[in-house]
Amino acid sequence: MRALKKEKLPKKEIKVKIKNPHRISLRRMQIINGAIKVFTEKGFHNATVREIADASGVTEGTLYNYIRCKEDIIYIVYDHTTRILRDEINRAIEGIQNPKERLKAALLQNLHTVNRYQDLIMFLYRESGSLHREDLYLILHRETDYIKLFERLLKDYFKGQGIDPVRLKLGADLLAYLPVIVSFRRWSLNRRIKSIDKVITGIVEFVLHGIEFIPRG
Amino acid sequence: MRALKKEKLPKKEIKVKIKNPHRISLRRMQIINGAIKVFTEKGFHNATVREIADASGVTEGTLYNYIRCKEDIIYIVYDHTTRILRDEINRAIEGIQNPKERLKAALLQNLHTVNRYQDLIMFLYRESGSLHREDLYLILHRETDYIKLFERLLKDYFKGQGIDPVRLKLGADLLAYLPVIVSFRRWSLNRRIKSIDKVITGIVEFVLHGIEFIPRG
Amino acid sequence: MRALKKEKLPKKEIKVKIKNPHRISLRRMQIINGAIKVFTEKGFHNATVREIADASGVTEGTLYNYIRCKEDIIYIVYDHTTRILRDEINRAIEGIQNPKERLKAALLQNLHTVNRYQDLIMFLYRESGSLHREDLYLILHRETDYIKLFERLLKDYFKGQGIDPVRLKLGADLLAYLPVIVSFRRWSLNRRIKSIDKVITGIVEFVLHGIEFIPRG
Amino acid sequence: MRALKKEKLPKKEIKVKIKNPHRISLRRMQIINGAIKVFTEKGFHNATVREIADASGVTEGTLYNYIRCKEDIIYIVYDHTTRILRDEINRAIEGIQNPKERLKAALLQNLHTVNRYQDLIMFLYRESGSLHREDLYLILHRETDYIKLFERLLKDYFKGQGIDPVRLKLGADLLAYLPVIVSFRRWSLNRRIKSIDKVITGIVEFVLHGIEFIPRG
DNA sequence: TATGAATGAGTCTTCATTCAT
DNA sequence: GATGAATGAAGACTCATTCAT
Repeated sequence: MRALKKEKLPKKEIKVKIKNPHRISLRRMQIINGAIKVFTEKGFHNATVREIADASGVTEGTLYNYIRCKEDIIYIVYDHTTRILRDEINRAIEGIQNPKERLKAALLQNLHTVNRYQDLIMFLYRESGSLHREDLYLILHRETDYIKLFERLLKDYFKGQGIDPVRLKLGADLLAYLPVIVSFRRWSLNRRIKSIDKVITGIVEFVLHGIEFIPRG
Repeated sequence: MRALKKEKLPKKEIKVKIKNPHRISLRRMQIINGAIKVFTEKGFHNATVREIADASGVTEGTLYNYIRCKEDIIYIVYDHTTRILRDEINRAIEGIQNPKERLKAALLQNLHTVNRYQDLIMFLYRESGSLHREDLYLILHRETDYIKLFERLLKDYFKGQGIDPVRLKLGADLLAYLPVIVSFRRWSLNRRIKSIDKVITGIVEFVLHGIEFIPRG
Repeated sequence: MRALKKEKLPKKEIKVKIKNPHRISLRRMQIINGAIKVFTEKGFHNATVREIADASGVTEGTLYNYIRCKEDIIYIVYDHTTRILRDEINRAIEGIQNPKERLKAALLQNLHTVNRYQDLIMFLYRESGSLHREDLYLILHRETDYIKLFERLLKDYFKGQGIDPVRLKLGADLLAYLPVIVSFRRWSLNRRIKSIDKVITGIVEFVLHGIEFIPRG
Repeated sequence: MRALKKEKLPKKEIKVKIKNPHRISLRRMQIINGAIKVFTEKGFHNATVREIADASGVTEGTLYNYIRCKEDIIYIVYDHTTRILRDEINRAIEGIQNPKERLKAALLQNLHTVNRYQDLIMFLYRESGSLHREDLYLILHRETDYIKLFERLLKDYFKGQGIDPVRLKLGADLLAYLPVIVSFRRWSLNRRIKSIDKVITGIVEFVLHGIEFIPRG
């Protein structure tokens, strides 16, 4: 079974007047971390550039040396975060050979990631509309790659059985999306179930039952 | 099997200076419709009160005779929409006796509703943070009622079998939440699957397989 | 000693479309009383026409049948109140023959009036700038009459002694103005002296000593 | 006789984002001068922030870098002006040893100050209600200090004679307040007496006679 | 006459972005 | 490169006044 190759993710370059690329990535990292704090707490619109600068440990003026506008900030946050999420999944399954285990590992990782980064995930899902149109498409396309990963996992999972390709695609989308419930319905789940572990194991079971709709009758 | 009784939903009263209650509900309806157009297109923060007034066919001044602040507008939209969604489900299952049919009907209705009101549903999930805190709690509690409906449907569905109560609750949350994928992943689903009907029937099958995790081994 | 004759005070007529003059004065009285409540509490600018209407027991629409603009309201309040103040003084001295007693009676009445109507007096002194220019002049001229009353009282008080006419005029102004301290420095007087009676008797003594500057050396 | 020591006046700090304190006091001075022009002409409520900014030679945006709200502007005007008034009195009496001369000097200075800053004094007395409540208390307490200055002057004036402490306090209040007549009754005084010098010397005489009520019989 | 709904001009305030030092 | 002050466009909300019923 071949390893998922690490593809190059498409990325836009934000042109600024600073020359030193090393300094750029350093500062951008600061900004991303600061922005995440502020964005997850107040959302994109209620976060002021000043607050982001403060949280990043740079001045407003300096901030604007590394981005061109507020929307650039949300873009680099998206870029960074989706990269992280993808890497986490990849790391979780690398080395595992058994297709069933691989799928389960990916699913579990997905659930734990969503649980760990609840606020951030919620932010990603909520604020995509605040991205510049062209950035949104970039991110959406990248997400497609992410779903294709689940598609391959499912294909291997059902190797040998006949597979409905449409259902396979749908299944992949479901697998990628469903864990987000942990973030979006946190309030309800916390109130009604309390134990996050039971939620996670329950969802795994639900999914493993659910995907049995994929193989051809 | 008794019909789900139509419970009174908790609701806050927005006190305004207009006296004629009939006129209030008339104008509020205009405002809701206008606001939905603007909100779904640009989101809460990017929608100006003036735009909402225009889309509602009233002047800004008049608008403020029927609400007290911009946040009241999003509240009445939430109030109205969640009412609609609840009513649609109730209508879909009323008269159906067979528990399996009832559950399927509810699920299907849910999917079709989400599909029909894609933008609106997305808006509801995204912008809850723009509600005033007390309004948010009102809405969240109302949602709990909605999930309990699915809980009852599942209970009847598995009548006779042993049921794990935690899994039952989780299942209800999943049932209520999962269809939202149609709205949130629209771009991906459209691109990769195209036929919305296949998506909907696929999800139904996925769910019907999935909920089999609920009965006790 | 002749009694102070009751002169006709100059007054402007506010032209409205209501015909019945009896009804006009009735409603105007309502409005004056309502407006005084609101104005003394919040001042002219912070009082809304709606609040004044409510406090007056009429609707906004009706209010505008008896005045033409918000400034008309403050005018009728001024007109009414200055009339009252003048009448109170006149009543206080009528029947008193002895010039010294007359002056003391007027002064005491003035002090008690200011004390009783603290808020209203403060309002009158503060908000004259909110009157329409022409109304302000009307009120100022009327005030001149009021001061002339004190001038006559002082003249009688010093009858037989040589009087410096300039000092007489100044004395009259001082007599009319000084009691307002009870309203304007209420906070300080209350905190530092407490007993309003001691304040009043003290001021009377102060003034009786003070006016001795009037007679020619 | 020891000089009145220059006490530190209580003062609130208006927190703004500008860091350079020198620049803050510079700009605040501009704003105070601009605001005084506009406020004395139209009062607090009829002055728009834009007008104040224009009169101050800064833009609206810049203005809001140095204050947080419109009420802060009136506060800094009060703060500045009451400081000036206090300093003028202090300067007028410093170096004078004779108690009678000191009192007269203070009184005269007070009268000249009120005369010079007629509009400003009127503004201060009229618009205290537009201060935020906590600012108002700050100013009122500061005023108490001011009156205590007159209290000390009177005490020295009557040194050796028995003094009624209540009358002393009242006398101080009267001394501080009375000169304001020059501002409040300007119209009347101008029309009836014309010469401001006669008004001032007259008031001094009136007061010097008046305060003789203070010593115990 | 009385009512109360409709209107829109006007105001305070915020904040992303620019720019001089 | 870094700083932080200056800018002004934009937006929520108020309220005196009008007018149809």
